[in-house]
Amino acid sequence: MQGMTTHFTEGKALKVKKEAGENAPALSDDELVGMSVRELNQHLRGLTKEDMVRLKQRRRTLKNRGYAASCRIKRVTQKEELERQKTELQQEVDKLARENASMRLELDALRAKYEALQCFARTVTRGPHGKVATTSVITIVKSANYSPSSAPFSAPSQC
Amino acid sequence: MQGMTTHFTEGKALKVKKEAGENAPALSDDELVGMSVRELNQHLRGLTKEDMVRLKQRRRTLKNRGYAASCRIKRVTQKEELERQKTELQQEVDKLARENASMRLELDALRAKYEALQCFARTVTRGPHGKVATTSVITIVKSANYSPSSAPFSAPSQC
DNA sequence: ATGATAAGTAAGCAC
DNA sequence: GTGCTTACTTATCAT
Repeated sequence: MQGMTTHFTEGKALKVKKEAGENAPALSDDELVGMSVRELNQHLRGLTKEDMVRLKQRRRTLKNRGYAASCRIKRVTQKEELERQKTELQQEVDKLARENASMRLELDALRAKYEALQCFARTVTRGPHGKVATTSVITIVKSANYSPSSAPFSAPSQC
Repeated sequence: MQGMTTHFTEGKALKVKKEAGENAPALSDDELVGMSVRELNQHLRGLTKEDMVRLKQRRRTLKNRGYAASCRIKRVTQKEELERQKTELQQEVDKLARENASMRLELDALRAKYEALQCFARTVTRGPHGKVATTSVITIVKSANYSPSSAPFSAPSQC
């Protein structure tokens, strides 16, 4: 049953009888559904109690058809929105992961350089020149090792 | 119209006539819908052509009712799945962002320590001890500055 | 009354 | 024929 279309056809058939009384100009679905309540009441003049109920019911059904359509559209829209947000989040994850990896590299490189420099500093400070400022170097090294890095290959090189 | 229930009622009413011929034990919806085609054909024996069509149509309608229900469940399930994935991704974003921030801090701290040590090394290498290994220090410094860090406050301190 | 939604029905498509 | 999906109708709930 294509429902309303069928009903509408029946409606017109019934209205042919009424048109003998010159009352109903055969409202289209769009007209009926777009009508204000006041406009509707004017079209209701001179109709059988039964036909009034019938017309109001047809209007209600047409409205419901529209509501159902909105409902479906809303459902689809929300789903698309969810998928869009998902894509967006995925891109953000990728971006952060890349940043993360490159920072990790940078960090490891800097650690290596730091330790190289540290070795150099030790070389210079011990040796024939006496123990100039050795304490300072030790302090710096300790605070450098404080970092809670998870890198498994950053064990301080023994130099 | 509650549809099938109504139709079923009609069906029973019609079948009362048939029961005079002792043929139809009034199939329930569940029985009819769960029946195999072969079983169905057995129940079709001795029915009017019209009643055969009616029964098969009722079966089809019942099946459709089930399909519609599955369809709705699937729709809801998929939506929930999307939301779950969204939540999961959001958590991953948060985690990566936190890792990122802490690494950035660590990196900045290490840069500061590196430069402090660098200053110290310069202090030691120039001064009264002659120009021991100055070239080496310069080399290390240059490679350290290569890092493409975006930190705006890591400009090499002049010491 | 109006709008929204769940369940059911029929049409249409794909296999 | 079976299963799925869409549009529509109806019932129902909330405003």
